[in-house]
Amino acid sequence: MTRPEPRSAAYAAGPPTLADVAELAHVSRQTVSNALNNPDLLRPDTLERVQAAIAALGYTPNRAARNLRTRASHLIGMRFTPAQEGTANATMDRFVHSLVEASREAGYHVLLFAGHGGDALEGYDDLLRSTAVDAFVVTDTYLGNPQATWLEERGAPFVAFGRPWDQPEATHPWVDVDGAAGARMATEHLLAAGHERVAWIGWRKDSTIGEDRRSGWSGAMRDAGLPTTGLASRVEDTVASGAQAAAVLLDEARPSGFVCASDTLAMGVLHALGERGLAPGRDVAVVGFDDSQVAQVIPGGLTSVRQPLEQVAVEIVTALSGLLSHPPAPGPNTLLAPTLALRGTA
Amino acid sequence: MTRPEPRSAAYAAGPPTLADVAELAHVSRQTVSNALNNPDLLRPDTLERVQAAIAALGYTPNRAARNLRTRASHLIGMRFTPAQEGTANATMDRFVHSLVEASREAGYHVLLFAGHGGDALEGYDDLLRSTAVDAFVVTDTYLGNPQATWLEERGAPFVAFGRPWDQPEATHPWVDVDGAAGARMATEHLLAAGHERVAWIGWRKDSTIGEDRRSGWSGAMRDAGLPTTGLASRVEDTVASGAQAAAVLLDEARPSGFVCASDTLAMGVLHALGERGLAPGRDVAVVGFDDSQVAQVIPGGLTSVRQPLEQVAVEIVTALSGLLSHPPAPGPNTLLAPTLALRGTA
DNA sequence: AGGATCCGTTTGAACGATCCAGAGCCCGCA
DNA sequence: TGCGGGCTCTGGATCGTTCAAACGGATCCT
Repeated sequence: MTRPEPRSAAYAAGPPTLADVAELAHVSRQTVSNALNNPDLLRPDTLERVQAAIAALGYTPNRAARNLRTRASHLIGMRFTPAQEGTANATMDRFVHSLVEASREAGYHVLLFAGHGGDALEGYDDLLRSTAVDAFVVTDTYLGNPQATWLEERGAPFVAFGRPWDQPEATHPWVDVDGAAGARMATEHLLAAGHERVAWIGWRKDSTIGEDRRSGWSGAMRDAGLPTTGLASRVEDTVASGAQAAAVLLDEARPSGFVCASDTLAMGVLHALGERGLAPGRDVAVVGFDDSQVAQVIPGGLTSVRQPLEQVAVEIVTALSGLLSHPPAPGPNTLLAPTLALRGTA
Repeated sequence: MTRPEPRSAAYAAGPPTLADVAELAHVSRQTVSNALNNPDLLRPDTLERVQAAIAALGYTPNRAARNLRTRASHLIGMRFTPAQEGTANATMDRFVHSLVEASREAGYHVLLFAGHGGDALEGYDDLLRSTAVDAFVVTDTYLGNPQATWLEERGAPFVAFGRPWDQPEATHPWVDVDGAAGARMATEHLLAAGHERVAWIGWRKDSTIGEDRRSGWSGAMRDAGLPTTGLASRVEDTVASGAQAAAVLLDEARPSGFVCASDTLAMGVLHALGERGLAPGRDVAVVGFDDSQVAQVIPGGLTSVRQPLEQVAVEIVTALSGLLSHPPAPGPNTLLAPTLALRGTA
């Protein structure tokens, strides 16, 4: 008698265990385990008997026990950073949902954690060492943040949403959206509509993402043989900054269209236009970036570059599954093309 | 020799375990466990020695093992439903962040799962039976959805964000925001500014939340001795519906102010005003509900009722901690008061 | 002196799953 | 008949932690 009698199902105190199923199906525990994880190892009639027992008891494997034994949690960790108040940055909401959905299909769940103020690495470290998650999705890779480097040094599996701009030595997998292509698409859309003086309002020079998007605008202008001098402005990502930059550009460069690095900045442009009695879309064209709710619901709508976040999530989960398989199979990094959501302002 | 030698730290294959710490500190495993979970059981000098060993090895308890033994995961499950495209509903983002933060302080993490289309209960069931989460936060309690009833029947611990309007028999804990008080605050703000004909645009009658908010408006009007007849409209929660309702009201009831059940509807009102050349805030006042990003960034800004989501999250986690403690200590249900974010439209 | 009580610590078992080695069986082939 | 080999299935060990009970020693009480 090395093991106590499995509880009879009728008097089961807690949820049924694998041993209960085994007893009911007259097989060993291992056979039940195989029925779940390697069904083709069983003879068809045994499999059927086990499955019937599983159904009869309403058995579901205990996650903790499985995690302990397999040293895996089937959880993907992600730091959740909410949109800043007063901006139109709205990628999180859609992306998180897509990630949850894509993870589910791959047998994973998403665990969120907080930045905890100062030390951004603390959350990662805790989860990693307590083996609470199998891998991470790192979303805030802008501005040479240390997460990627740190995780890579530790050998932690992760996939980044965003290219490692500032770390040419980085070799971790990533998925990104081609911001330059998005800005180019927006610019070319305006050029095709007859605009010749298309201005750019983007972020400060230390934002590599901002510079990438800007290059899409300048490239499109150059390819069309149009000048860019005096038509660009680099400011902080706030509505007020966008409005101010637009005001200056309108005075000094007289653009007939604006392409912006964010919907927040585009809202600033709309503000500046409103103050001068200019009608967006008719007098001056405006294109934003991110296709936020703001772009979708303002009267007339704001034309905006839309990131394919659903696809991004799918690619990220695919890459993660590769990383976590045995042996690890790192896939290629993918760069996805955004689309243009056409609305009233362009 | 009942147990194999703990791995020497120098040759440790994986992360250090409790046994490694015990060996280094010359105590038993249980003592290390106590040092972590019940430090006051140890003699100060022993505690110090164990803590030194923990620090020296960089030990963190293995979550899976702890979860298995304690039958708890320290995870809180929540179904993540993204904002609908084309609306200004933006509560999720802020709420999730607050929940993650509040959970962290209580020693919990947040696990997200998806609705998985048709069967909303499936996600709950899986997580519950596999003991993947300790409890749930149920956010979408509108319209008599079955989750609450279902979870209650199963004895699953959960706290709802939202009162069980349609289930008077429900006894589960909940936290909610007083929508009626919010609408009343908005209405009284307009009345104080001299408006006498304040209209309401809300949701269809089957939305109990909508009816609650509406009662705040009608109550404030009644208390001020003002008529409400012909001043209210109930429509779907879309910008177009809001615009159409506003147009009808402007023609037939000539209100000088609008209080809306959502920012989405308020954007519809702004749209209708724009088409008639009326200036929001100067000619006609408008107040929205939820203080979305849209309210924050549109030119001039939209005055809106703001839900104290940070507080809601804290209260929810407090309630959950109570539910999960031994013995369970259900706290009182809490109803929080919203605030009014004053901006250009009122 | 002897017993009860307390404190700090140790010991063995348990949580519920999977890994691993091997046993039993049936088949074919020599 | 004997033997190797594939196919199923079994039993014991194991993952790393906490629970429950027991332990030795000091103190207190009668």
